[in-house]
Amino acid sequence: MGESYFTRVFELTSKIPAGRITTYGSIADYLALGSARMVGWALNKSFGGETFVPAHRVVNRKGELSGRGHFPTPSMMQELLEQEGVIIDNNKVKDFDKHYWNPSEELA
DNA sequence: CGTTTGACGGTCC
DNA sequence: CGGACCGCCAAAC
Repeated sequence: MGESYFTRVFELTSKIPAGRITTYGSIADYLALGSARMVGWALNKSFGGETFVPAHRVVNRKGELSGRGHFPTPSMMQELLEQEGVIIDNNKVKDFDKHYWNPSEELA
């Protein structure tokens, strides 16, 4: 079975610790996908999967919850993050660098 | 099969 | 600091 973009993105995203966040670009860079858009594209398919993928822990470079509109409910992404102790202010992650999780440093 | 569209990111102005 | 522009690559049209 060939590993697709989906599999790699799902596995890495699932390794993000609760209460931590990372960016599309960081994932794309770590997996050498060549484009951060591929990460969002793959995560969009994650909802149909059998395994839950914590896609809410992935935000854009500015710390904005740009993917909230793709969740079952727009408020779900923010609620999940707040449940994990991440403060959301105006659709943006507060203390972004404090919660940031870099796969290249902490996982590698 | 050419064009448009993204859950993005970096540069330029 | 923010808006305009381009590069990125796969899918949808």
